[in-house]
Amino acid sequence: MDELDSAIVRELQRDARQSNRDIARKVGVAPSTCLERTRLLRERGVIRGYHADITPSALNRGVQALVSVQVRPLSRAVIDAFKAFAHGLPEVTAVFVMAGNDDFVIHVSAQDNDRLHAFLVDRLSQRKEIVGFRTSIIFQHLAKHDPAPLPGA
Amino acid sequence: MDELDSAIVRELQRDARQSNRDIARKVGVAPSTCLERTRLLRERGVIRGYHADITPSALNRGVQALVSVQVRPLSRAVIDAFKAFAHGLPEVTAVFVMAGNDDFVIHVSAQDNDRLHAFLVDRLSQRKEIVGFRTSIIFQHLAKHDPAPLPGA
DNA sequence: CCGTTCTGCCGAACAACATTCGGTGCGACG
DNA sequence: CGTCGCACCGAATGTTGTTCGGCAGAACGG
Repeated sequence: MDELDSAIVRELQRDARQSNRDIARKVGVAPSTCLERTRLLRERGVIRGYHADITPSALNRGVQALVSVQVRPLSRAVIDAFKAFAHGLPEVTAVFVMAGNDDFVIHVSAQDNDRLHAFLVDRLSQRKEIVGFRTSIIFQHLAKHDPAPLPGA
Repeated sequence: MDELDSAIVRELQRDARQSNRDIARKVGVAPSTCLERTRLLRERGVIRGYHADITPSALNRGVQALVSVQVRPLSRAVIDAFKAFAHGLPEVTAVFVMAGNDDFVIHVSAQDNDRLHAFLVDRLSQRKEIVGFRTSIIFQHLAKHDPAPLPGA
């Protein structure tokens, strides 16, 4: 993970669909070198994939929420089972396993408030390991797909 | 946004770096048609960009947290200012503007616990509009970059 | 200090690709 | 029934991905 790798990663974070030749030119190496580096980054697991960022409303997901969930008992079996369950639900776009008061935070998106409510009541609250959950609506979601490097790194 | 558009979007969510020809073959149209559709999806803002998904530890971001923040007064000026401030910090990878008890939830990632703590104390808590915040460490973060379509959609 | 080995990079070659554009079929509309 | 407009197609062309042989410099050992 030298400076060249970082530069390639940065470019691919910024725009994953630009040509390998463009990236090579920007980072200052031959296209063949850049391609080999990228292949190795993928192989090493540094690059996990390339994904299009889609407007949620275009996917009929105009309403989003964060749901804090507490489960009991706090055993590995229960945690893994709930994690897998949540991750498998189509309305769920992310699962955070947490330390602190809440055991999970689930990022959920639905077509409208009615369907969000139905999801919470019909799917989530069915699970017997849940001893409590709190839902907070998301007004706005600003994601940083191209984060600036950390100061002291 | 017909069935063909959805299929193209699905493919680009799954793998944004596959060739236009491959996508065209999978969705069953000519490459030129597929390219034109993709161009329009971008132009309409449905596709917001293409980004590489990078392992956080490779970016020196091994520790992640969700920080719930309350600010006062709850005016547009204060909310917009804090939102811009948070979004500009390099440790911040996402900002959620919320309804409910918390006004913001901030997704933060740092190199280690020390730097996370330093960030919270030196950067975040400096802001005078903050009247309270609560930090929860993230043990695990499962994101779904290729969500299954919603049932009733 | 020299020879060997190894590693990473380069540039050329070729197959695959993106992109453009004129043509065509089909449904809508008058 | 004729005409218009729209979406798609396929061929053409310049560009790109990908492979591979070779080369230079570092690392190592004698």
